[in-house]
Amino acid sequence: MQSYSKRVSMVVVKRLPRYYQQLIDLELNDVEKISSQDLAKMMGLTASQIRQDLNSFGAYGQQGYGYRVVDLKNAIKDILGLNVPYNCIIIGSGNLGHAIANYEGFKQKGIRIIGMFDNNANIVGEQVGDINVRHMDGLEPFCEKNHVDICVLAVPRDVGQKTAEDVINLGIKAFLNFVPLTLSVPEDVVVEDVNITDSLYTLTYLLNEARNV
Amino acid sequence: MQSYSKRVSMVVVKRLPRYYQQLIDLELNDVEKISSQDLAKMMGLTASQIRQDLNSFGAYGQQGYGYRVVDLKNAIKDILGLNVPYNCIIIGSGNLGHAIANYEGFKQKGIRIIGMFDNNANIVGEQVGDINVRHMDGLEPFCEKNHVDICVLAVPRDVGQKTAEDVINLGIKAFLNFVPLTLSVPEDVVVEDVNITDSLYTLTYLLNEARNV
DNA sequence: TAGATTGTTAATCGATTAACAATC
DNA sequence: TAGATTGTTAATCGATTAACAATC
Repeated sequence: MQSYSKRVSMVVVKRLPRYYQQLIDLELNDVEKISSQDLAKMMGLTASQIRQDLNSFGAYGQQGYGYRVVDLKNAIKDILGLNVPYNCIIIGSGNLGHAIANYEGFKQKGIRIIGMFDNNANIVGEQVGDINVRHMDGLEPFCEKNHVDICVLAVPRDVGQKTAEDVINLGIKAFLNFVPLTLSVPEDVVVEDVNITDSLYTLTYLLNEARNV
Repeated sequence: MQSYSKRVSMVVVKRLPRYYQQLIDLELNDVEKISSQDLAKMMGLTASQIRQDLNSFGAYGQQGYGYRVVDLKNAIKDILGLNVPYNCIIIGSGNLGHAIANYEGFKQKGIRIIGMFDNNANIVGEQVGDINVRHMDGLEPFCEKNHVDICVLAVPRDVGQKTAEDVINLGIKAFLNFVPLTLSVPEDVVVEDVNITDSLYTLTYLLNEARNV
């Protein structure tokens, strides 16, 4: 449908999950309609920006009325691809891997953690929710038996690139990457980085800037 | 010194930790000098961009030569405020809190986790490294006895805003926020968000976009 | 000195904001 | 219908890229 439309810029894409979350909250609070004006105020954006963002995907509002919260929420859910389920594996089952496996809300949103892997014999065999942590040796057969959409990568830095390459060779094309490392991957593989160290350094910068004003 | 210079844009600030990390790696590999050209190639940026970014803070290179890796690394370390130590507390000592407490590299970088707090009686008293998890009731006296720079917030969503407000009332002005929630805070408080859910949704978007090309 | 590469200014590109006609 | 607010075009602002003089 919109496969031949012009590519949406990354800065807009990064705002979509925020819109989605905000609309979920509005729905929970029984808000039926919202104007770009009011939504902008809530989110620290401008009304223009919101209308521009949404219109890069289609027209979801009604002139003179605003946006129906439920409809807009569902539209964005669809844009984000959250109407289909995703099978995820977690590689690296330390505290971070555990935290993600236990993340509330993933399950309901169609994010299914179907496997956890680790090299550490002390962790292998551990039960996390209804998942059994497997040894990395079992990754290949697992991926042959199960369709895996997304790999959450939470391994130590020194094995990050190598592990990613192994996973890519098994046909997985999407990474949520917690390793503080810029993975080099083929063009058709998508990577979203969560870099806690970088975020902390950004914070120390901002803290110092604030202190020096 | 540069307190009256024009404010550096957020997009540049967000690149600084990446420069820093890259320069650390180069130093570890005994690389002594680097040109903006080569650094750009490594990081997926342009040489112009790098020179512009760096020059918003000062002139760190030598014409005809490039940048001395060690000097530039130290300059950026200083810009990021990493030459002074920071006292951090972690509020919410679930898996995510544990993961952060155990994060390698924080200690050497001057990020000192000096306290962990939780409301859950099952967790209070637990030992994480050399830190004892305290009950939230102990937060106020702790903050009176210890100077705390940064609060890592890793509590459940429904108590996120309230907890942040309590922490702000104790005088803490910087948050590394893992709660999937836009905290509303006074102007002089800085917040850096790490939103894993948002990152995952961005990934599903990109994955679908890639599949539909 | 000649070659290389920065620091910096000017040109271009893209994102945000403003404005308003369309229309619910 | 009148009022409100979208969808969309045009204007502005900011970030990136290009170009080149300065200089190591």
